[in-house]
Amino acid sequence: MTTDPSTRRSRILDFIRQRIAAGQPPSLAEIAAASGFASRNAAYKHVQALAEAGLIELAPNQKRGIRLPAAARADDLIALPVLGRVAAGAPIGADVPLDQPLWLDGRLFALRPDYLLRVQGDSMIGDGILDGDLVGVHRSAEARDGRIVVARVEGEMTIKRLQRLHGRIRLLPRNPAYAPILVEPGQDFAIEGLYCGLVRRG
Amino acid sequence: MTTDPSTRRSRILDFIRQRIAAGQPPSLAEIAAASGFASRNAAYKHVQALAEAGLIELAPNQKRGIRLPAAARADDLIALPVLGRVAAGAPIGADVPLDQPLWLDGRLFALRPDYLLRVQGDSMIGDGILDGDLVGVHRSAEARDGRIVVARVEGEMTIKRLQRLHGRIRLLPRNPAYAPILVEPGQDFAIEGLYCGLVRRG
DNA sequence: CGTCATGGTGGTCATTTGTACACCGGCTGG
DNA sequence: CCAGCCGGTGTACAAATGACCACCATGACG
Repeated sequence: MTTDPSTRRSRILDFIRQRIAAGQPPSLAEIAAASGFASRNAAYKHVQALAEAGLIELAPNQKRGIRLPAAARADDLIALPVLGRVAAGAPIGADVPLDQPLWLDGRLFALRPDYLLRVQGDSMIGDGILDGDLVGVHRSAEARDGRIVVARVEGEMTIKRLQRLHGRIRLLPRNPAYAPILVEPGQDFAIEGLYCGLVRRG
Repeated sequence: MTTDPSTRRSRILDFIRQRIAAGQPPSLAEIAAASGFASRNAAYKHVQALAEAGLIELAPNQKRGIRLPAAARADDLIALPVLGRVAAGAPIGADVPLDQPLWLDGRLFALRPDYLLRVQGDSMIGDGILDGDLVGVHRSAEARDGRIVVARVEGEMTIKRLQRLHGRIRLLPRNPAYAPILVEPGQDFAIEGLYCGLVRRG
């Protein structure tokens, strides 16, 4: 045969997946054009074969009716804005454009985060949270004892482990080089959110 | 003020977003049905208004031609199979995803991972890699000195820092409680892939 | 060689669906 | 009270597109 069919068919699958991820399933005409076919029917037959194999699902008579089977579908995506240094600051853009949200699988987190925050400093290395990590933060003004929280103290944003004792609040770093922060009554203090996971680029 | 746009119109926006995330933009008829309209034209006008406001983008004359603007689009999604406990000797190449794949934003990683691997043990806590973390792994049999790699030694999968010296290879843990692994010549050894980041649920 | 499966071309048909026009009822402002 | 806008209904038209049919080229196989 002139060309390897299996390679071509999987390339068509890749094309379909990419287009769906980009927001819209392709039509047969687009598949044909992308594959170099002159007629939509060639694409049609490939698509039928892919559906037969269970690699895609078809909505009959529906325009752009190609869907991915549930197992391969991204049905729990959440878009998270990436916040840089909150207080005074130069945005941290370099790697991920800050204006664009980052998409993550919602199943990744037990508690659904509202935004991602870039960690500054190494005060939490004892919990494996390093400088530059992106932590998922769920907005909340309440937190139980022992939780890792993002808090604002005197206008400074920090991520620390929360400790409540005798009605007082302490913020514990997880690095022996840092001292716990004791929140004085009347001091500017607020819990901004709860830590719910992190992502790190190697 | 053009009347309160937040109620019905934003519900339509949410509907559109949800459908796109599910794999296929809705048609006007579907929007009308979901919104309780009797005629597609009501949906049409709302969609036009949303496009006017820049909240969505329309591909003219194209069926299901609603797209999200680039800033809100998940255009670099990758589906990663999650490999769990790797039994001794089982090659990673023939991956059987234990679960559904996890979708992550490709921009998260400098090096595109091929799969996620659940970390066992605490031998890398010095690099902030904890037990239970999911590390992104890019398949590769080569690695430069100093990189964190996933390697197979005598059938055991480990994640360690690679050190090359005098033509020999050492695998360095990042935990003083563990000793470096010196790879003997003739020993079963292979680099499975390169560490390229991690995700952790808090 | 004859037959069949595979993979592609071209064209036709019917449905879906974007686009457009006419119109209506309620609300608001002058 | 009337003009005009807004949001919705109904209808109509045409483009996009899925579904299907007839047919051809090529290679594998008995």
